[in-house]
Amino acid sequence: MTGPLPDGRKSGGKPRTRIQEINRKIILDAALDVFSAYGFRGSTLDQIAEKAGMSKPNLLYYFRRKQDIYRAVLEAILETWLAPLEELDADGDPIAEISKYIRLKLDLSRDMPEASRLFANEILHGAPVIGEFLRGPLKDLVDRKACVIRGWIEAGRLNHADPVHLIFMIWATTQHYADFDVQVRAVLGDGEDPAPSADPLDGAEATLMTVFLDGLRPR
Amino acid sequence: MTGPLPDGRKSGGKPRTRIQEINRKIILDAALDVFSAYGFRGSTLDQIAEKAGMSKPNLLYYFRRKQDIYRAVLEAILETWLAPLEELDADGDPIAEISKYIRLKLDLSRDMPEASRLFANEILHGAPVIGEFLRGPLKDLVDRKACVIRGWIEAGRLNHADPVHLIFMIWATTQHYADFDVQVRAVLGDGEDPAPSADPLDGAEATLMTVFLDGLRPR
DNA sequence: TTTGGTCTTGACCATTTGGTCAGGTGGCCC
DNA sequence: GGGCCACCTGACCAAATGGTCAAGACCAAA
Repeated sequence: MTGPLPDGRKSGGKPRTRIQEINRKIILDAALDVFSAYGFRGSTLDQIAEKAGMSKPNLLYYFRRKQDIYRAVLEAILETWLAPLEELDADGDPIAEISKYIRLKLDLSRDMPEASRLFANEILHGAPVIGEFLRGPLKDLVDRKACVIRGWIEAGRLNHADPVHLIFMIWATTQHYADFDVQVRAVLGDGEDPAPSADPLDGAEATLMTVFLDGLRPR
Repeated sequence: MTGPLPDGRKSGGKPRTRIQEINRKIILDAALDVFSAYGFRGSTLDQIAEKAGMSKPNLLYYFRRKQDIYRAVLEAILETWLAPLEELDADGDPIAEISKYIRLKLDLSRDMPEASRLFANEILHGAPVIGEFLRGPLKDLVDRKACVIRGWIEAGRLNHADPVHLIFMIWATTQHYADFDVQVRAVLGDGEDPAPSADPLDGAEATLMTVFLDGLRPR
């Protein structure tokens, strides 16, 4: 529970066999689906085993404990999660950079909603597993990028707004479409009538851009 | 022994006694804390019973099933949740009305974070209990208020933006501070050094107002 | 004070579930 | 082909947990 441990394997462990590589991946994929749908406590090893197409004892051959699977799934998506913010470039045009960031985050919500929901669930319940990650690498990254944004503001290239809260706003609005997908679809009137309603995220992008860039007050 | 079932009482049920009134409230309060912290499946009747200061069989005297408690807690907060949007007044000034709505939603995040998290958790997992509510009363309310906003836009009093997605944006950004509280505090560097860091929501309000009303692009 | 229903609980039960184990199967290297 | 070790599983176990029950405590009305 202390070290970074990218996965179950300590630094001195043996290298993985071909079969291990394959089956670990299968398990993690199945576990992502199950954990994101039911949460940690709400998921059972049997569910994961069935989805992975193997017996429960075999699951536990690759991961000693349920928690190890959960942690491995979470850690597997952390890097993906940070990547878009990492790309924010101090030398680029502020408006273009932020627009691009919003677009990348929306793409994540569209392409990896399960991962987003798993992440949300973990934080919602106090981040018992990735708390250290939040206070460490995440905070560092945000601090760095906040400086970039602050630079743009001080150069008069962006309106005055707290950079960290701005990042929160972007996280919140983009992940909303993955995390609250059911509500979004319910309110938009998902799949009524003949027309198979378009992806909610199409309408989302235009609205986010308008509001984030120009606000609601008419010029 | 077919008890009077103090709980699921349809319209024809007996009125509640004084003790029932009191104990149901105690149970619902305790259950809100527990369910919001651990989710439905992650919470146990023993936890709720202990927090409520009574025995587990006594819990089940007031609520026949665990699910009944969960549902009752959820239903108890639904009305509170809709209230702020209900107040959006077509005859008011658009900017003032929306500012007020954002402020009210932030107040909810500040004052009832557990309720917000319970709600978020329910939706995150597909809204198995309140799905009907989302597709019914919630959609109706949003549709009504979207018309109000659309009216303001067509009158040139607001920038062009999809009203429903705008509402999503306000929900997302305001509830973020309750639902993702741990992350917010982690990134802001909660409680470091002597200064007991201020409530994150203070900084949030100013930023939300700036971005929602004026956007990021300098005028 | 009596009386009848309300309220409360210790003890108990059945099921679910995370995890173990002994033993079988099969791939890989010699 | 043979031996070794990784891989796999049916059967099993103990703990946790949702829920029941019978019996006692309490309260309020007459």
